[in-house]
Amino acid sequence: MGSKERILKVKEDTRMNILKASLDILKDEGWAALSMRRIAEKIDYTAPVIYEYFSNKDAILQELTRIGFVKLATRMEEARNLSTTPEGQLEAMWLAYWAFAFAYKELYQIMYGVEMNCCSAEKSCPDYARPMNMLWDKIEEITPPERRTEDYIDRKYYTLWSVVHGLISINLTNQVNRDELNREVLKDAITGIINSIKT
Amino acid sequence: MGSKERILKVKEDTRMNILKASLDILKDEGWAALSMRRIAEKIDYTAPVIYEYFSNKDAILQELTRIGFVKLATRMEEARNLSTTPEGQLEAMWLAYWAFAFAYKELYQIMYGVEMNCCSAEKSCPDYARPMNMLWDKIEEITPPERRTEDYIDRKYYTLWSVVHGLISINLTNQVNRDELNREVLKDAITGIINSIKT
DNA sequence: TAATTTTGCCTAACAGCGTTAGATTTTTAT
DNA sequence: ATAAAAATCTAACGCTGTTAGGCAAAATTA
Repeated sequence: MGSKERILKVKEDTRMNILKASLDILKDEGWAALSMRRIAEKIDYTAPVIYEYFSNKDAILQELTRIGFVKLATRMEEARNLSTTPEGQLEAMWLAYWAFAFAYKELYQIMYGVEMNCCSAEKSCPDYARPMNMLWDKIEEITPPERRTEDYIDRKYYTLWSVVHGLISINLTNQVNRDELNREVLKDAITGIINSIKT
Repeated sequence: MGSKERILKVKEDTRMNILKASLDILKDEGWAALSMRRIAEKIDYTAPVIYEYFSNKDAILQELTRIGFVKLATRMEEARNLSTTPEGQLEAMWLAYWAFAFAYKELYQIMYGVEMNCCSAEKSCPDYARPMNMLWDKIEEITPPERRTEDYIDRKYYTLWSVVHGLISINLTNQVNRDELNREVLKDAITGIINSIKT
């Protein structure tokens, strides 16, 4: 029979296989190819089996979204830990954000609705807020105490987020890649706003 | 029988009806509801009739995209004509861009891939480039001659576009609307970059 | 006017989708 | 070995975009 734990582990493995297969299909064959039957085929099952692990297709995308946010937060954390100054850390986190978007293009798309209307995603999940919180806190840290209000930090955070996310969206949507232009705009925006915060 | 022109006009009317019905469905019932059969129902025909006017569903979305770009350019032009200084004109065009995105949310989504992966469209259509060209030219106009290079203008244009489009995307995706925050971020970014261009 | 062609529009169908119900096989427990 | 439980399948429903073929009204020709 195998101990209960062993059985549970096998089920957990299948769950992960479903997620991995889904992501592989997205990467290799695009959004249109992601169907329950295709996923099933990839894990050598028939489609109804998937419903024992996820209540529907949307739930798969939602879980991928969650995984994306966790991974993004991890990347940002790693990047942050390589710098010592708060300013360097903030910049490093944004660059990690940028790098993540292109390394996990498909995840970024569902996470932030680029060319894809993912699910009925929800605020409830605390994982979703982590990247934002990390950035927000760091901005707070480098803001001089005399103007350290919630509104001020919000404004700076949204400005940075907008320009970075906007640039990413444009790049993901119009496949034209103008690498040096991107780098310039990105660096300019990040350092520009960081300076505007400190001075 | 009716003259040939009259017949052509009727056909053209039906074509417009299809487009209008599609947009109405999008506005009233959302993306998931936009099906060929639903469109047909709305114009009192059956689905196959639509294929006499558009080669497929994608072609309908492509035409809506084109219409969106034309309308956006018109709005921006009108806004521009209300200002006299180049700086005022540039700002007015961006504000018109912003207003358009929310007035025609569904069109903006297909035009720029916000939560929706429209069609295979692209470059060929000159209408698509008009809004960008208008903004680009105006930035060129206010750039001091000594640094008026293509690269410089590109950089400024992409920075502005990114922050505005990013802010719009975020607002359209996370239905939370923080109006005053938006206004502040938007104004700050636009005037900030305009100033950075001029000085 | 009568016959013929063209047009406009429909019904029916195909393959694929997400999803569910029910039967069937495989595994486990007695 | 037998009964209970779990795992998995097949078949189906109603939806999708799209195509083929037919029917009836209109336009054209004789």
